[in-house]
Amino acid sequence: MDKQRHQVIIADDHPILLKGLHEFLADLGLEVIGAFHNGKDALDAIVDSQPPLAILDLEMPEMTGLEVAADCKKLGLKTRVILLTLHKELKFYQQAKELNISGYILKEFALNDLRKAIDTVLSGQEFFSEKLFEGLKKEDCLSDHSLTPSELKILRLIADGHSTKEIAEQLFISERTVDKHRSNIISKLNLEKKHNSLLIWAQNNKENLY
Amino acid sequence: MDKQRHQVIIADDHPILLKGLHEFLADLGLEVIGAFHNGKDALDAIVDSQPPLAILDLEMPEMTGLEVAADCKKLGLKTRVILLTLHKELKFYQQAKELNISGYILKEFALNDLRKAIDTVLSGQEFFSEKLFEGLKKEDCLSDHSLTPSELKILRLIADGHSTKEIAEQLFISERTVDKHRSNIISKLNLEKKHNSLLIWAQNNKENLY
DNA sequence: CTGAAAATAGGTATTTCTACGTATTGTTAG
DNA sequence: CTAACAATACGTAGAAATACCTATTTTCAG
Repeated sequence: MDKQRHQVIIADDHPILLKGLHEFLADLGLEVIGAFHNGKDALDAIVDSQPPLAILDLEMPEMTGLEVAADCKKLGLKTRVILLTLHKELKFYQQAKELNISGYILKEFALNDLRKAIDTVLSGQEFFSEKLFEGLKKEDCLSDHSLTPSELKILRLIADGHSTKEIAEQLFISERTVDKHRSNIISKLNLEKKHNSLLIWAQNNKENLY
Repeated sequence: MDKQRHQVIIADDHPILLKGLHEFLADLGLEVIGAFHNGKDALDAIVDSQPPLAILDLEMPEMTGLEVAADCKKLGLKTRVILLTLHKELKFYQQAKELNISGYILKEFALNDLRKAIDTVLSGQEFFSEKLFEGLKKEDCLSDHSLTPSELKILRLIADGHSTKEIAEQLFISERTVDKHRSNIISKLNLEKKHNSLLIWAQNNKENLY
């Protein structure tokens, strides 16, 4: 770790976690110039002080970590953002890649991983934990079934509780087409030949659909 | 806070949180004699040292906080257990009440709340945060609709993905009866008059059904 | 360019879910 | 006790989901 006193702003809505993070960063020799329990306050502080690094919880009241990062990018700040999260969900990861997120760490990771991430990001590189990707591959049941884009689109609408008719209207295609897609999806997912099995599956796996 | 050096064992699978908790307890003057990232190790340590207090995460690998508490009770240990959790779900709270859990705190609570909880529990009383109860009342959508026991039973089976026929067979009643119950449930819950609306509702609210 | 895969659309039939009735039997609180 | 409620059961009907077909048009890689 660089011995300079790098400044950092942190935010997490869980006080215990915020304290743990604060202490940990202090141990590493970083100077925590702000610790907040919501995204809005953190953003204000980041805009004021423009520190080289901000470590933010993904899920926070007022503003999420992603939203804060988006605003930082919009404002052209040089502050690098590492996101902390409980979830290794693909959708967040994809959103993160589109913004100026420099790192993405799961809260359950060892402190060592966090230290590595901070080193990497402060040196100007990106850090996306390998475990994060492993997890994605394993948890993304969709990748195994090679659903087509249309099938995936329809699956998401089913997960949102839409009926075949609604889906057809929304996508400007025939109900029969939707039927066919449903049928294909059921085959690919190897679902029971039972009523509503697709709906039930979609409802239970909606988190993995993005 | 009592100035005695009370001993305490802690466990949480999130390292940052574990560190935060450790530091916080140290600040309070407690002696943390063990910090673990899974329930099993924590239980072993509790059995060995029998401290007056253990603060455990509800969700951990190997053993959950509840399971550790259950074993402590089974072994007749005098160690009091405070559970930390992210979730204010009714079922966990109810389980907690049945065991020798002395406290139940949401992780998002202020450190002050945690301090109060520790004081209370170490003085021999129970601490279940008021906010926890508030949350329960509001989140428990079922209590508002006064579903009958049969209706609730059927609703749970629907949430488990069972069809009317399966439910009828399982409960030894006619399909028509199940139909009628479904109909009544839909009325009470004020659901849309749309196909599968009950199924979708049940799938999305299965956590609140116990 | 050509062939494979995907998306589109339709037909027919079955099963399931739901609505909206009625009606009988227990149970239980006032 | 009795009136209200819950649980039970049945009928009819329509909407929706699914299965199992065929068939055309697009798209895209080799």
